[in-house]
Amino acid sequence: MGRWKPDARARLEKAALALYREHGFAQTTVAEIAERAGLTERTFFRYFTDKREVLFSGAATLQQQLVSALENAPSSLAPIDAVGMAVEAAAQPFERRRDFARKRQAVISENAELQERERIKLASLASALADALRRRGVGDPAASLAAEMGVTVLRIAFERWISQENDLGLALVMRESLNELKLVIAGK
Amino acid sequence: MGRWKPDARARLEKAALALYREHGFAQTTVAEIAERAGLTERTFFRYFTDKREVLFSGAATLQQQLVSALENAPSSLAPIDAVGMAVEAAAQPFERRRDFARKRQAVISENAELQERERIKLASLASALADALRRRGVGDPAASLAAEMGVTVLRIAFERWISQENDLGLALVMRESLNELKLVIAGK
DNA sequence: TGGTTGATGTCAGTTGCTGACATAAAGAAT
DNA sequence: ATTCTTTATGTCAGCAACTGACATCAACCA
Repeated sequence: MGRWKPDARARLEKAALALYREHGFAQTTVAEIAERAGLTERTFFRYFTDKREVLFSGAATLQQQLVSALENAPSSLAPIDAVGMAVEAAAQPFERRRDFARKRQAVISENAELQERERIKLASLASALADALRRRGVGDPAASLAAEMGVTVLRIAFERWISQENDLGLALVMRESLNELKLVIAGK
Repeated sequence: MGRWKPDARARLEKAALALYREHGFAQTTVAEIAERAGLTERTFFRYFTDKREVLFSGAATLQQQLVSALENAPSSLAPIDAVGMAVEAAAQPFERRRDFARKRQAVISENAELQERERIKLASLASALADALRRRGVGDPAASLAAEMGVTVLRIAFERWISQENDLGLALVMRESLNELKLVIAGK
């Protein structure tokens, strides 16, 4: 038995998402989140650098998975297809959590500050992917461009997956989106 | 003769950029900006919604130019090439202001909050471009994808243009970047 | 002449966020 | 068993971003 209830971080995340959904992001104060989690405001800021970050703890994991999937892709693949593989592989942990993803995304889509944070996380993803591509010997600006394409596909596929009613898997939507992208760029 | 010195907005922008360059974004207070511009903090917030926005007043103009260039592109063009044309056309007002662009971009690249704001402005650009493409009869997700490609090219070309020493025009760098993108997506 | 308008100022208040220091239980060292 | 150290949390004071309400006053208008 610890001195404190366990999993402070998870409690803060849960309380925050709940309150953001109940009253909106702007109307929720950090003090309220902390109180619901049985902690103080100061402790919140020890776990999260700011009020937005509490919704983005998954980003680091996603980034690691993307990068390691890319590192494991066959070196024979063209950059864009290696990225495609990585993006598909990284979809897997989401497949069972569409409900959570929907709730979270609904909050984000109603607040500009949260969208800013989401975009910068995606930019960081792209930058990590570009680095991984360069380690595969891909030059510039091809590495940046392929990485950006991957992240764009990831984001747009994620949106489609969340908003659809049927049960198409995220990985499948990712693959289809990348194919559509290829068609668009080919000038079709 | 007005009651106040003219061009309060421009004075605030100039003071802000200067101070951000001198002391950094985070270390500059809005009160300092306002003081240098001969105004009060409250007035700053009447012109700009927040401390970041003062660096992004050009975004709206750029968006209008991009959209109208896209609207004027020949309807025979494939979506991606119409977007390419628009992006090249929108480069023109920058060609003579590389020095200003560099100073501004140096400030942005040193601060995460400013990068967030920049990303969301680019997202808004993409969304406006996608709308314009839909008005041209382009379906989804092709419209979103082509728009995102355009903005990616715009951003990466802008970076390259700013960091290079020689005098290649921005429009030219844009065109080259789009061509590289086409190669990458084609799997080369 | 007097009323209205519009850009600015004044002021008080909330909230995000930070630094410095305090506390107390768990576990390690003696 | 006692003391020491570590660590997660709490307390408190303070700055700065941002907002709402109201005041001012030159310029313009009827």
